[in-house]
Amino acid sequence: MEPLLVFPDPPPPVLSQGLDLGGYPWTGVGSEADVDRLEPTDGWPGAVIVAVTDPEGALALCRAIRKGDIPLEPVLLIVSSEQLPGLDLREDLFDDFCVLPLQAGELDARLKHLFHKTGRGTRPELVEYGELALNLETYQAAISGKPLDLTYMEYELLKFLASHPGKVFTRETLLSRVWGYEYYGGARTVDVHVRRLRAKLGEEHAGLIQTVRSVGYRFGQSRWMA
Amino acid sequence: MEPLLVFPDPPPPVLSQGLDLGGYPWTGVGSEADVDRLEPTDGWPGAVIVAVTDPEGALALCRAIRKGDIPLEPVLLIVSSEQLPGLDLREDLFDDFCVLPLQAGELDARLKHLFHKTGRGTRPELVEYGELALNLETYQAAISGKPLDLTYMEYELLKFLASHPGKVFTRETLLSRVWGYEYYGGARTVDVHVRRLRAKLGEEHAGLIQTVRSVGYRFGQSRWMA
DNA sequence: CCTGTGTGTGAACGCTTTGTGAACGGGAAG
DNA sequence: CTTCCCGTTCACAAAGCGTTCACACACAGG
Repeated sequence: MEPLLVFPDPPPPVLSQGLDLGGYPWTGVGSEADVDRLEPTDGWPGAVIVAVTDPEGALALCRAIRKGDIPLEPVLLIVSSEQLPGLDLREDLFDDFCVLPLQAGELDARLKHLFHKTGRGTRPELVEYGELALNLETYQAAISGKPLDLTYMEYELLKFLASHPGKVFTRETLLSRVWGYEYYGGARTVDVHVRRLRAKLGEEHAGLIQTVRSVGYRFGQSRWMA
Repeated sequence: MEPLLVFPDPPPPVLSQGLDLGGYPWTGVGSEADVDRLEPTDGWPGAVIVAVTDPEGALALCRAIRKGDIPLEPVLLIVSSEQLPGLDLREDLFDDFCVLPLQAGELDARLKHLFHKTGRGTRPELVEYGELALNLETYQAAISGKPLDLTYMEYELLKFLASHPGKVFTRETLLSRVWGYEYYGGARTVDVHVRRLRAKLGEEHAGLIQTVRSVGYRFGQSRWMA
């Protein structure tokens, strides 16, 4: 088995001990540069990222992993109890998390569970909404069974919107969460991408992306009418 | 939000306390028969199953849920530390798990994470008054279950009024708190927006916004009347 | 009943926001 | 280096909607 990516380098003793006890090989990385430099030939099978000592660096690494072309599926985040409330808006950045102090066997159990879910036996990760389906592994999109030829940014924007059906996002929010946190550019960029998305979705499904005047855009109908 | 399915009935105090603290409604079930009998009209939004006191029953319930036609997506299992090794071969039966003793906030964080992954997102922020409901995330409004097509300013005005039921606001106060503190314009603007709101609310609910002569407007019933 | 103040109503104006077409420029592939 | 692709930006057109005005009506006091 290829070694797991572990951040930071060196990781806290509890983590290295837990990984060693479970028989997981691992490689510590201290920076984003290391991720590429130390990457195994078959790619990283997963990552365990500790956000306690260096939260900023940890989240930055998560973002880099998720935005990069590395299909690094299972990301396990290690946080302290005080950091739990701050996870709300960063759900996209990890697949599972552990709270310190670690329980005996919990790390092993969570890694097993993660590998089981992302293993070959299970279905590929999909984002679906009605007729629309996005395959997160192959970067393919399809609607009504017909494949859509989307560019990278179009795909990322649609993925984000379709992951939060019904919710309205301002252009600024979309720029920061789809384009990147440090992005600074014209808000009209979003408009143009939305236009192209609507065009590629076809007249029939163009209404999936609705504009909320003076606010931003919304994908699909909200399902709160209960 | 529909109540979560919780097993067993009654659940351990730590669980009920944690759910109540997080604001999650829940229904305790003691048997598989209860699952059907107590199911909400819209189905169960998720399940929290404690496997400590009755492991057999808990796993049987998981199997029943997963085999049944109920698309009960997020299943959170609560186990004791000793039960961790036994989870290996039952990965399909749950989506996530917690190890006792529960950390403060961990239950809430895991439920949020699960709901996020399964697309339902966290409980939407609502402003409600009687038949009226405003969804702050989707910028949608509905009354008696029927959606209202409000413009931005209409929505903002209604949101402000409905957030302070029974209280009377002068036009100047509304202008400064809804339109903005530096706003300078005619006070009659408020009248026109109130008129349009009343029209869109329909004849039946137009009385929700009452005019207090020589003062301003009030939403809902005065607090004096019992 | 008469009068004045305050509010409801309809329509028109004009600004702001968004849709649209096209061009620019950087980066990757050949 | 050349070429193509695609993300970004700009300028213009179109639509939406907030604001204002003029007038009609309701209510209270004398």
